[in-house]
Amino acid sequence: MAREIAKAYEPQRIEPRWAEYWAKEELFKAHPNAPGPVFSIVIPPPNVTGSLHIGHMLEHTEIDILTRWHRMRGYNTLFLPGTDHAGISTQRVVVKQLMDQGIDYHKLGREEFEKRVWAWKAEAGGQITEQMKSIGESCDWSRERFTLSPEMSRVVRKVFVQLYNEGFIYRETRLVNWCPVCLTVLSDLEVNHEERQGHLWHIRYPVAGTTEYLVVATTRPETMLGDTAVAVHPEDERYKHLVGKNVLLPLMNREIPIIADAMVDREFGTGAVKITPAHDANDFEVGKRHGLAEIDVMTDDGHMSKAAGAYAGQDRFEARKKIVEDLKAQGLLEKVTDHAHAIGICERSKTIVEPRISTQWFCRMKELAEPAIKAVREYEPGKENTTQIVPDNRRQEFLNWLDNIRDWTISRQLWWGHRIPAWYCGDCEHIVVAEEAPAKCPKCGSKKLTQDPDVLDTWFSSGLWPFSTLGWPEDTADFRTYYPTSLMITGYDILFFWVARMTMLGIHFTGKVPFRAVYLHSLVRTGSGEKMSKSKGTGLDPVVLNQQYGTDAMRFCLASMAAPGTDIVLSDDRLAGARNFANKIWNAARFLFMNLEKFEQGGASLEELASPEVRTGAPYKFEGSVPLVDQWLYSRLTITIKTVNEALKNYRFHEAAQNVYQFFWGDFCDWYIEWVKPELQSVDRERAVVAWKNLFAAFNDALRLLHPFMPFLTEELWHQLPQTSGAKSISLDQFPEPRNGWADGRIIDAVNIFSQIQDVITALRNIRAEMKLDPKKRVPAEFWSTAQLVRNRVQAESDAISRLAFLGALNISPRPLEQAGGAMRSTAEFDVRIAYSDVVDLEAEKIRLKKEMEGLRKAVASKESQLGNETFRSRAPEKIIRGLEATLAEQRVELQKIVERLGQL
RNA sequence: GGGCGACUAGCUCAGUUGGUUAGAGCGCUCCCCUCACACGGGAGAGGUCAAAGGUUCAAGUCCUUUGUCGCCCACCA
Repeated sequence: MAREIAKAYEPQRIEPRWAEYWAKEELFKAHPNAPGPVFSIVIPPPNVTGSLHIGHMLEHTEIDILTRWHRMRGYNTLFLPGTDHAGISTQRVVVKQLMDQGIDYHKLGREEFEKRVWAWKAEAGGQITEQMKSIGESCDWSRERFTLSPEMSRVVRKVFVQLYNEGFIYRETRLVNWCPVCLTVLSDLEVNHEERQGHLWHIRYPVAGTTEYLVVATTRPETMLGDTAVAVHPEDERYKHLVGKNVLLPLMNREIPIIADAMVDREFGTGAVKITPAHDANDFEVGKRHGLAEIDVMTDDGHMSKAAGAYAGQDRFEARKKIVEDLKAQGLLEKVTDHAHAIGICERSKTIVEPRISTQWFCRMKELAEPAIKAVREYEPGKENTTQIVPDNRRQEFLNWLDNIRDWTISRQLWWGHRIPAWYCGDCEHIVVAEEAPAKCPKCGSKKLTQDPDVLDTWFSSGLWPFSTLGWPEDTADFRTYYPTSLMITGYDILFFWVARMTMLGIHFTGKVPFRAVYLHSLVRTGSGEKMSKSKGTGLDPVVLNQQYGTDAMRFCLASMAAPGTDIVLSDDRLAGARNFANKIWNAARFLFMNLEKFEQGGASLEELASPEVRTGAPYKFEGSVPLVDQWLYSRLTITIKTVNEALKNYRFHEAAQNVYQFFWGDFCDWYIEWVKPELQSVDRERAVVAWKNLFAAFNDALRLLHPFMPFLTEELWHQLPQTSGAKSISLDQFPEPRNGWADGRIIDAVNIFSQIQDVITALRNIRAEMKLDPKKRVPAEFWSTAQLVRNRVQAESDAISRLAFLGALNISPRPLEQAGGAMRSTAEFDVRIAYSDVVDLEAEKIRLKKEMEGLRKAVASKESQLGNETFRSRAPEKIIRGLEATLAEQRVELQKIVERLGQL
């Protein structure tokens, strides 16, 4: 069995094959009736027109790690993929594209436009899913969903109609957030508030029939054209005499009343407020209270309307300038002051949002929020129908938002989306809300019905995602088995947009929480701390990085930094580190294969290695006992497996990844492989077989342990090793289990004893390095310890010690030989010395020892004083006191040794 | 205006319920291309845990204040 293996890991050569294999073989197809506990997760559907960005990469890596981990542990696993039609974003993209071709989408007409978007979807919509396949996400592609498919549409209509009939959904005219670029209403969440440096213009309004002025202050002078009153506080002495009189609205020459309203803040500005009910939320309320007219002075695209008189047709900001100039010319501008204030910005177009009066569809939320609040607030592990939110501070945010929830504006003036299932009768003005288009008006029988032109907010359909994708409202096997889903992993930036809505709608329609847990992952930031963004050019393209470093390296890198609650800063250094790790694994495998060949040439059968025992048993014994190094490695493996399981359970990806890294590189490669090398070559056949079996079994475990993090590399190597599981893929093989036969005490002993041997070797290497000995020069060394047990251990491992510390001979004794000089190292339990006095730099040695002595003196002194403290002795736990005493005793011995040594020098 | 988070080695970050001399990766210094790997091996240096108080036998860890930075929410013209 000759193996051709490249010296360095080349992910580009490995990945495409397995990506294709996984997607084609339907290895990850879910079977609702399969045995085992259930793990189900639906993907946060990325925008259908989008491409994979770094945030997806992190999110999908986390999802895929947990999915593969559960699958390998025997769970009935579903990872459902899909995409979102993303109303505004997609429409904007296509509109812009048409514009570039010189086409005005309005002229195209709705039907044709929709066709164009579907065509664009057909062309570009596959990109992100193709990318997901190419990076090997272990989804069930047979269950892929799209939020605007006919099936999803039926669900949306059913939900809308029910909410309408239940009185949650209603239609109303009120002041809404309007984007003059997107030409649609926006929900509160789609408006971001930004602090901007603006001005406060103080304008004189002449009081009718007097020579007096009433000065009002405003940040948006252009809205004055729509003023229908000026308000002052009812108890404001300055203005009491004016209430009931009129002012003459400058520029418009219209008389408007001076009214009194308690909403006015006497301290702010001049204490007199212009009231523009059609353009300000507060004013709208005041207008309602006082029965004022609402004059809309703007058009839907941000220009001044006919109602703006002479300013009609001007852009809103042009008009502002012009109005200020005109006021100034007329001597009506008293002053202008600087004023910082928050303004609403459209999340998509980044333009300034206009408050505007409009008739829209809304959804009453208060009542829907209550069960969601309960489900999250009352979460306890294992408690039915509650949802855990991780990290915990997000849970507080979530609850605060729901506690103060306001009605949701669900209609959008777009063409791309779920059309609102409401029809208006042309004869009697009756509104019909129904799942299917009605033939005639149920009230007057008229056939002149027209459907509402608007569509629903994108988040309305994605809010149904966890159950609409599983076949609801039908009682499907998928729905029964996989709902509620086990987990939702998404970004905290859509906690309110999406997670909150899913929770509310899920509970309302299915009676159950849509997911048992929500893990809100970090954002990936640039080196300077900004959120990575393609539009700003600060984003890293994961596709490019995957090419450059390998998908496994990218995944591992992200995982090793993905801690709950902290954002991630990705760097080339870090990615290179992960790539190096992949290379390390690859080369460890090369080493194994090389030896495997020798092993086979020696006449051994693969069956010997591929026995089931390899997969599940304790390490193989040699001459009736397990070698120390094997005991140690399997102990470390067991500890690592336990730690990884615990870490992944708590979304501590970084901890899991770092432990795996440390085990594989630090323990398995640096120590174990180096240690067993000679045994693998041993002429003693039994010895070689045992060494090989243990090496193989440990490596096999390590591969499976690594697989959720680095699927490609591990799949490739797994297929090259003799296998016994019969699985078609490592991803369907078992995740390694802690070896239960090993009591904790035994594991601790193995680790402690071995680490003492490691200390001996490190001490000897340290001496060599400091003495600048030729690395190829074998030198004699001396080891002494008063403890028989320690001497025996070192004696037992003296071959390995000599080899790894490059010794010529190792003399083990209870006390030092009189005549030997050279450099030495001491611990409380043993001393080692390399007798090579001619190259010892005595001064350097003295400095090192003095430094060490200082450190120890401090440590000893602080422990002595602490142990001498009666309060400490009476209050501290026994365990702590014992530990302290033991360490103190050791340090005293070490200190003593150093003092003596210094005396000799 | 409310609320939240961060501040630990030159850099990027771990450090779960307070407990013995605070860790990792990268970078840095020295040695080594030893037949798996120079994307490597070995040995090191490097931190008064942002500042000041407090609680405690014991504080990187808990409390208060301050500073710097970041985020979320919010209809004061």
